[in-house]
Amino acid sequence: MRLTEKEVVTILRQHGYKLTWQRRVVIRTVVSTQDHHTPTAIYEKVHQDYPNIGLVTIYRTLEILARLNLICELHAGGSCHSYTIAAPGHHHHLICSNCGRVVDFTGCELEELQQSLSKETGFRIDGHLLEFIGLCQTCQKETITK
Amino acid sequence: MRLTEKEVVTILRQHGYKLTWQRRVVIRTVVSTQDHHTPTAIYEKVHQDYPNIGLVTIYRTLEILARLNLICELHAGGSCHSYTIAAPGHHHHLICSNCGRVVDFTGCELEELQQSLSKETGFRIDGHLLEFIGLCQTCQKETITK
DNA sequence: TATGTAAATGATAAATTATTTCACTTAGAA
DNA sequence: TTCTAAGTGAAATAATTTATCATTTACATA
Repeated sequence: MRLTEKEVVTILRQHGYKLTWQRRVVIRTVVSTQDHHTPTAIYEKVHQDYPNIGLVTIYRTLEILARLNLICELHAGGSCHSYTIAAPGHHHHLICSNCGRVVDFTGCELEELQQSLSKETGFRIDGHLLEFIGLCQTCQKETITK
Repeated sequence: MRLTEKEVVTILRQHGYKLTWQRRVVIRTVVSTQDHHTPTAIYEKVHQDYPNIGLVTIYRTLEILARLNLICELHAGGSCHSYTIAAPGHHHHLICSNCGRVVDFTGCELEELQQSLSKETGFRIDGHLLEFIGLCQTCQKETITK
């Protein structure tokens, strides 16, 4: 399961960050869909209801949330400053290239590969980035009917 | 093995693109190291020897090379418009987060995972992005001695 | 509940990064 | 050598991201 607004807020405060309405609104937006969001997209969405919010605040909030691993940065498909709400634990993403919907999955089992890579190259491997890209069921149907 | 300057040039021409000295210089720069390069980094490097070259040309050339899969875009570590010379066939990258050195590897064996994911989610999966990030041997030593 | 203070915000400016336009140049085929 | 479509650089513009700073606010403490 993905983190809820409440959980994100709690963790944010546990780390000593203040809870402003601006931060709450950004969190709510990211949590509200399974899609990924760029800073500008969030700004435009939020700005409709809260015209006083500044774009800079969106950037700053996303930066904090990303640092605390409460949101995840995506790369395959769309902008590279594109975030989705996180799920606890080690996981990866399956992304729809058409609608931007993101599905989490676990169990990548790359430890063996990582070990042999490390042995062969001498690298100290600290992490990996794994994303699948494709078309979700809905978008497959839409593509067919077009 | 990675593509050579000659191979890249040949494929470029096979696709009907003209070979300008600007393109050759960009290709040469990307091929010359195992690192990844941003458009600006290439521009600054190239501009020393060829002050007449325009930054736009770098962007355009990189775009073409990427479309022809002659160079690969990287995401983990550094800018997201960051490219390294390609190796033929399906492969992935192991990136040093300190010096930017890139090592290719094959054999990710994600087909099984991809199939089960596709079955569970109904996605039609078209591809994946896999990168390992870590420290190469040289940078490990440097970090220790500091 | 009122108050003090560090943290956070928005406005502004500025720096970076990326794209568009267009007149001029050039690679390469004939 | 000539011709022409493709490519280039300069400049303007757009988009994205970061820095600065006076003002505002969350929230701990009294």
